[in-house]
Amino acid sequence: MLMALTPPDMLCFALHSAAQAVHSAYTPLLEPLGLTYPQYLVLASLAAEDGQGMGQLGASLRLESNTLTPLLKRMQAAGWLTRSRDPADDRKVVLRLTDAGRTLAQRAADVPRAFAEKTGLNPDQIRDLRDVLAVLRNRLKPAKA
Amino acid sequence: MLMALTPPDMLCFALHSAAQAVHSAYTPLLEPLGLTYPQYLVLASLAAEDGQGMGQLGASLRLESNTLTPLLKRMQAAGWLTRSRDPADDRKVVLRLTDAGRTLAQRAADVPRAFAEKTGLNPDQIRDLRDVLAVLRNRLKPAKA
DNA sequence: TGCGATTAAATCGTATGCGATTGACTTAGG
DNA sequence: CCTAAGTCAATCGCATACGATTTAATCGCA
Repeated sequence: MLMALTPPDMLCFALHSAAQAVHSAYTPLLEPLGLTYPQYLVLASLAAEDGQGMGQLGASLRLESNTLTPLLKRMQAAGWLTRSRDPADDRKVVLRLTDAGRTLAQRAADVPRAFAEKTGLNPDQIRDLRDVLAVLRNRLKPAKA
Repeated sequence: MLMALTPPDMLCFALHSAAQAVHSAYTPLLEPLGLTYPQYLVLASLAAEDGQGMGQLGASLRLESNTLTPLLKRMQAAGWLTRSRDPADDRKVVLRLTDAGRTLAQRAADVPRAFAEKTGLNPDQIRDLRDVLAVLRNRLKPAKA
């Protein structure tokens, strides 16, 4: 009879464990800045486009309000961003980097390059892998409206 | 000046979000069995090799005792496995599936195939992606002794 | 043999993630 | 204009993850 797959043979586990390895490779780069990995993603997203709404940010980072709300509150408490209600629609929360947040984003700007170096992959390989993973992700879990 | 990368352009985010998408694709397959995804990995590992020590299991799943201990206690409480000390070395915990655990593992045996179908990838693509990710993981975070 | 170094697991604290629910606000339709 | 339906963020509960520390047991080596 056929042996069932064990985790090391499974694609799901390869993805799961690779994601954790990436996380642990980022940690020493971000910890000196006082950032966690998801916080870094938020910072990078807002640095590129400030004044995003929580819904928009959540859609691009694929996070729900139950994850984002406490995460953003911690970043607000750290003084990196402000959370305010949209005057035109009081349900929506608008996020803006503070000066400290923008400064931090600049200090973190080199992190992806440092990470790319750790992977040992060349830019083409990185781009290809990224695109394959994005296709897989979108197939498994389409982005929201 | 060069625009800093935003999350959708980053390999790390592609990996992070793809892993979460995989997790969410597994959930509806495992939830009817009462299993979480990491619990499923433990079950699959023990089904292939029963009587593993916690250290060995942690090395193959890349999890530390601080994660495994409560996870295994929950599985023990569910009646799927037993945790006992190694008579030859009282520091080590030995894990064994119960009959209920083995039955559950059989019921879960088809889950990877159902997942593979969801990905829309063919077996070769799955194998290639898995191997690339394993290389990346091992480069970023070498397995323990 | 005996004690310091090492190892294994457990514990503690913090930060995600997500399902389900709640509450406040806005919109749509009559 | 006014209510029913929809939307958005917040809250609650639970389950990972992991750094740091603690405790218990074993090993190494003089």
